[in-house]
Amino acid sequence: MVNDLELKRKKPLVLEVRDELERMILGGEVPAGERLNEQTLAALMGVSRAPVREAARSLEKDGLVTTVANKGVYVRKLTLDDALELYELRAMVFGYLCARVAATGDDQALADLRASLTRMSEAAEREDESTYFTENLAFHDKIAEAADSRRVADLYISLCKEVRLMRLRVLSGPLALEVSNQEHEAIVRAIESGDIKAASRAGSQHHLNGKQRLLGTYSRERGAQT
Amino acid sequence: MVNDLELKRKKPLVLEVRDELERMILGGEVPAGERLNEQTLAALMGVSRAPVREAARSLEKDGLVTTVANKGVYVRKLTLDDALELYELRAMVFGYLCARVAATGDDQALADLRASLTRMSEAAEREDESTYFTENLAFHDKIAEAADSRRVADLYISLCKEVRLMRLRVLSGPLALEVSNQEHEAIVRAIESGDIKAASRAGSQHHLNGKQRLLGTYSRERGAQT
DNA sequence: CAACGAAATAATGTTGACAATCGACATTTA
DNA sequence: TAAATGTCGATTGTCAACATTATTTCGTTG
Repeated sequence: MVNDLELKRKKPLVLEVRDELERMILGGEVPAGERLNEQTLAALMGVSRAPVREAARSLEKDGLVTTVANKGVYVRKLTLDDALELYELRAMVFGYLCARVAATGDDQALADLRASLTRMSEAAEREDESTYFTENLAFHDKIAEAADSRRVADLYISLCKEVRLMRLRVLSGPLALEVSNQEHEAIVRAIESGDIKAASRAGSQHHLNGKQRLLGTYSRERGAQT
Repeated sequence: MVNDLELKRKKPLVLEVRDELERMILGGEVPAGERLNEQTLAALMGVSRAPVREAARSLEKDGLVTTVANKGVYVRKLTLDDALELYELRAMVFGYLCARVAATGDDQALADLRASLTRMSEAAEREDESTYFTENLAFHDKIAEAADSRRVADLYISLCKEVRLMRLRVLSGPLALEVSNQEHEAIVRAIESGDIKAASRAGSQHHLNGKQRLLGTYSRERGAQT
């Protein structure tokens, strides 16, 4: 009973289309820089062009596509510099969110974070990168929600999606998972202790480290190629 | 001569509508929380509902309105807490932008900033709040552009518009203008000297001070009322 | 008289058709 | 031959009509 999305839909149509497009983009089915043809997509999903247009505008809000007047919408293509900036911006915003959770977080949210931490730890143990990847996203979302700041949380989630446009796996290998989760551990500890500054630092540092890992990946690739 | 926008328009229609709506909202013609009726606005501007809808989505992207499914779009209403968060977020982002300008800014941009600074100083001298207000917006925009980071600049400009939703004049009285411009001076000096950390601090502090001024305004009002 | 419910109303959501615009290719001309 | 111009095809932009959803109103009923 998950989706009879043709027959009887409960969600607004534009959301269905939006989610489908987002899945196609983040899943890599449509390459970066590709143009999204409105009526082709409309025909493909069996709806009119209007919902497709609206969905595209929604995706533009999240930075996944860019619109050019009278030409169409294109899947956003990120340069390395773009990605590095996104990492820094994300670091700032995430630091802010962690600080807020440390200042105001309730026990239920903290318990959820702990549980998520455990699941990631287990996944890292099993070297189950797929599960770790999913749980990692959920962990960061939880913090965003727990910060009780809709506006900033939405921004952060949006930034995370943008980064995923690059489709690179900086988290690979058992060691990377372990290191990443140690940073998560540090974040939760700082939050639990109510140390606002430490939480901000830990959250910020987590993404700054990710930036370094990204740089490392690239220089390694360049080194291997040349 | 207000609108020949029927006969010859050079800009895309949706942009005309967007700018008009933005003007109405930021100008306070439509109160916060008010619902924007699509066909009323469409009739008012002599266009169809489609451009109005798109314009509304564009405004949503900038956080000026919120859309509720099957109910319509509403002018965003900011609580004091929302505004305070926006000030902090803006402080972070602006600090980042200032740091980037300090690191990479070209001479032309710096000269423009200096010129803007002079104009604000003169406006402050004349106690011309209106001119100062306009030039102040331009000054911040210049820094955003000079940072050479489209994504973050857009975010910052968007945040500034959001703050203007509150329609409060924290900058009033000759002293306030003077103090504000001293902070601008500090920012430009830090940028000119190429001191990245100082530029970040000065830019960030500028908006954090604004936050304090906002708090002062509110507590004063509360004090006067009670 | 209050409360519930159904019809009427008004708004947004969706659709298909038409118009405006852009890029590419063909045609003309110097 | 090459530059400029005109035409064509494809795609987005815009429009008016229809469908669906939410709200309001009013009548019925306990």
